[in-house]
Amino acid sequence: MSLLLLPRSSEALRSAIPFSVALGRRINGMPKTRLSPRLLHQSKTEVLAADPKPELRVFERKKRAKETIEVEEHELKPESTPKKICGLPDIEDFAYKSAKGKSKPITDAVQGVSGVAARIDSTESSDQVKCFMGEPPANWEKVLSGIRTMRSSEGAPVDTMGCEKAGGTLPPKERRFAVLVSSLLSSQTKDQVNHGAVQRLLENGLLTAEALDKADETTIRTLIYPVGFYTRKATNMKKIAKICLLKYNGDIPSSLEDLLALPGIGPKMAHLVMHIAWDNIQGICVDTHVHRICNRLGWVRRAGSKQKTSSPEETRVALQLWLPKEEWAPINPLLVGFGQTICTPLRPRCDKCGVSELCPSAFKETKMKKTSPAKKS
DNA sequence: ATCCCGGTTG
DNA sequence: CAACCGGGAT
Repeated sequence: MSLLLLPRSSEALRSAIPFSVALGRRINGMPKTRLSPRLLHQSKTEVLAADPKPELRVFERKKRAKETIEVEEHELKPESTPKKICGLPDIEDFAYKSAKGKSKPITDAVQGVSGVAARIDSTESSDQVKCFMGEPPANWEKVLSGIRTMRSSEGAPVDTMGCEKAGGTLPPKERRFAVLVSSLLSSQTKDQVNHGAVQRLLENGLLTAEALDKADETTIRTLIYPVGFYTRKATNMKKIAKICLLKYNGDIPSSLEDLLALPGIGPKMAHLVMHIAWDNIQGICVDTHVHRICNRLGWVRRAGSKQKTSSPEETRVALQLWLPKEEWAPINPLLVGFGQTICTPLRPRCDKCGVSELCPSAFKETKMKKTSPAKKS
C-alpha cells in the first residue's frame, strides 16, 4: 500500500523532466521546464488510494476541521451586485468596465455593438425596459423549441456533467469554491476529464481556498493533468485560492467584476459562475458553441452590417439585445449540447437537425476545405 | 494574432 | 500527421 505519491519531491520532478523531454515533441529552444505529469498520472488512481506520506505533508490539509474559517462576518456585502434578478440587469455590467486592470478593448467593441444598450444604461431607471431593444430574429422561438426537442432525445455530454454538479453536497461556501474551480478546469467537450480532475481535487481535500493555497502547485498540476492547459490552470488556481482567502475569506467573489479580476477567469466563466454559484444572472455565458451556433442561425450580427460576430463577447452583447432574459441561463447548456451532437464545429449534421429548415446556414458548410476557394453555384 | 497543452479528428 | 479545438492572457 502506499506508495508513490505524487511527485512532490523535487527529485522526482527532476527525473521526470528529462523523461518528458525525451518523448516530447518539440524541444527547440528551451522547453521551459515542462514537467510532464503524464506518466505519473497513469498511476494516479492508485496514488489517490494510497495514504500520503506524512513527511510530505502536502495533503495534510487539516481536513475541513476548521473549515469554518470563520470570519464570516466580514462578509463582503454584495457590493455592486444588483439583486434584481428579474429586472433588467444594469447594462453597464455588460461592458465590464473596470474589469481587469485597465478597461479592455472589449469594452469598446461592446459599446460599438450596442449603441442602444449604452443609451439605456444612462437613462433608464425603471426595470420595465424592454428586453428586446434589438430585433428578435424571425422564428427564433420555433428554432429554440426545435433545438429543445432535439436535445431531449439525445443525451449530450454536457447533460451528464457541468460545474453545477460540482460539490453538490458541500456547504455553500465550499460549494461555490468548487464551482469556481470546476469552471476554471472545464472544457465542455471533455467533461469527463474535467469531472475527473475535480473529483481528484476533492478526494485530496484541495477544493477549498485554504487547502489550495497551501498545496504544492506541482501536486495540483498532477491532479488536474488531464485537462488542457493544466500548468497555467494550476498556477491560476493557486493565485485564485490566495485571493479568495485574503480578500473574500475563502469564499469566491460575488460580483461579476470581481470574478473577472481573478486570473484565468474571463467573461465566459464569470457569467457561468455568477449563475451557478450565486444564482445571479448577469449575462449570457457565451462559449464557442453558443458563439458559433448563434452566428449560423443568424441570431447575431455585428453592429451595422450583416457580418458575423467575431468573438464570443460580441456575440454575448448582440444576443442579450433581444433574447428574453428567461432564456439567458438555459441558452448555454441548450446550445452546448446541440453543438456537441448536431451543430458541430466541423461537418454539422444538418441532415439530422430538426430546425435546418429555419437555419440560414443549413447545408452550406460543405467541406471544401482548402481545395479551391472558388465559388459555388 | 499567438501561445499554452494534450486530445481528437480528418 | 496536420489541422483543429478550447478560454484567457498578452
